[in-house]
Amino acid sequence: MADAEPGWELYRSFLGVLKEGSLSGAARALGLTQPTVGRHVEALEQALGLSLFTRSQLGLAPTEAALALAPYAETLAATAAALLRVAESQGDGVRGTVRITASEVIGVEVLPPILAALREQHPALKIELGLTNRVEDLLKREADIAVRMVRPSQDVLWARRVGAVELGLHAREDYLARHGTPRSFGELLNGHAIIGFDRETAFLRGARKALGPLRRDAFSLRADSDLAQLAAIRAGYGIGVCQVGLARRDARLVRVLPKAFSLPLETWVTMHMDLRDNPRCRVAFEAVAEGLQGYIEGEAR
Amino acid sequence: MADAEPGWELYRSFLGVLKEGSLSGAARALGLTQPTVGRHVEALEQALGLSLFTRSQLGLAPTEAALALAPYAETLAATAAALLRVAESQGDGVRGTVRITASEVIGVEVLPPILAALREQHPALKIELGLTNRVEDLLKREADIAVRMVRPSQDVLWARRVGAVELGLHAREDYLARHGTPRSFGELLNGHAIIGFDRETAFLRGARKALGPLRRDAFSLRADSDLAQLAAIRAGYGIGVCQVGLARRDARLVRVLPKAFSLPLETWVTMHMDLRDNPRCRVAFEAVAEGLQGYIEGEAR
DNA sequence: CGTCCGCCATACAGAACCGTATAGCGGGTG
DNA sequence: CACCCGCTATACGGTTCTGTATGGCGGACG
Repeated sequence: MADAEPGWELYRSFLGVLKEGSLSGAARALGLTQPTVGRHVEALEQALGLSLFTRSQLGLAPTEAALALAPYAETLAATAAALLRVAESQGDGVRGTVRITASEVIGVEVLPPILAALREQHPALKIELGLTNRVEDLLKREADIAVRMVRPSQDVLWARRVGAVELGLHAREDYLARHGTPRSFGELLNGHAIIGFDRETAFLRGARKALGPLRRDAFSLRADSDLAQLAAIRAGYGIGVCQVGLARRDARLVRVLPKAFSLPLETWVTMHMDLRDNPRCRVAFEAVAEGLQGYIEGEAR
Repeated sequence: MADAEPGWELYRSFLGVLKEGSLSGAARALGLTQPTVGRHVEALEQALGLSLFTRSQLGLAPTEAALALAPYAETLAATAAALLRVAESQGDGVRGTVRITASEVIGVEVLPPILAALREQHPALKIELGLTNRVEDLLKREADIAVRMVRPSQDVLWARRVGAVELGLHAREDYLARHGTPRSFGELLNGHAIIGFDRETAFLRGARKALGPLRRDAFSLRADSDLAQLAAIRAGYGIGVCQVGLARRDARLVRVLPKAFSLPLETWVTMHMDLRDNPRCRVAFEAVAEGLQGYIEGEAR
């Protein structure tokens, strides 16, 4: 009933409970104590005139209202974090923290040397890597720079195309020596150990026609982690899809059916317009864009 | 130096000082006291390791760093306000507050009857009107619904074109009776009292060629407020630009040089995608869109 | 079926915070 | 030039909030 605007602190505790699922967990994550977080949630419920959680001994379950408010609380947290990054980068020169988001494979296999060189050049620069296939939202400031496989359509975003990463079927040569090299999709599907995804993602639904006969039930090893798939290919488990440029680095890996299966992924490096004049972001953007371009051109050699 | 994350409350005080220009002013605006706000700012400076304001007896001037952080603090405030609106709208039916932004003329001359009808139909709905020619940022949640004269290019925004508002030159008939009706731009510029803008805005720069010879030095009355220009036309001051639909409502107003000067403005009603399923926003969106469409079609009759 | 672990709720002491009151300074005004 | 107004900075008392400690409950495990 009392609708005095709730303190912004309460939102932080609210988000913590939402993410951790319990007062105790949120308290640990936030560096507070369980009674304090409980009081915060209670105060927020009071101020909003809403019930946010259904209490129980094994945690708090969010109500529908709490779920409706969740995205806003997340935006608050992301914005506060972005503010801190900007604050940290104040002062002369390239300094502070830049947060980069990319897919797991790019982040693990491609970015490290690029970032290492970047750091050599700018020792005061700190880097945060968010590796997820979910596209973190640059508009929500969840990251400063994103490596994406889709062309960004937001005009407040600044993007540079760095080329197309090619995906292809690969296997280790000793696997092929044991089981033969398939010369057609028919041979591939007949008796070969195929490595593929488990659950369908939005990306996969979009690429379904490009995948051809590579459907879920044809897979001998199913993993949602692209890294796990790559590791399985490298371990000689069987035949799977990975970036051509990565396979080239491992002399034991051989490409299979290169003409029948090739999936080029347009790749973009993206940044919020507002950060264009921020030294740390500009420098990191250039480094990542040029590094990826080098990787892709090397891949295509 | 101590980089424990600052409390989110501090950002609110920081933004208050930034907007009010003094500790005392911010304290009044926030419902706190001057020493408290002072302590908040001090604590924030401590936590960020930055100097945010240069103190003086006649207020606090923001440093460069403070200005860099300002947009983020504003996003925080806008998001918190949006969260409150969503919280208020929880529960069954169309309830809560919807924030609409539009130009001053639209907001004063066109929207009121539309909103009145909307309120009759949904008594539990409250409406916030933000009237500014500056485009409030829907991405930053500064408003739920926006009436704009530019096609939105963000694909997270949901937009509906409601037609084109036509701008034309108008004057009161008794003014024309006294001074004659110009039959060409030449006659218009020669001795007539022309009402126009004072400082150039982004919109005017874009429309410069459409405005033809209507430049700043030709104006007898300069006002940046479109409402003031409209009032001047209605008062019989002279000849100025206003919406054709508005002029039709006043029998004493006559259009001048209709063939030589006509500026159609594409008009869009826009909303964030996320709010599409929110009853209060959906209802208000429909009402505003249909109301404006009715206005524009009536104007063109 | 008893034990253990993690969770929420409550009571109480201490710390942190806020508001009130006051002093000091600078600019505008008659 | 004296007065007034608004601002910041500082000291002090009271309130609020936080943390610690404890009790009670439910599920997991042997």
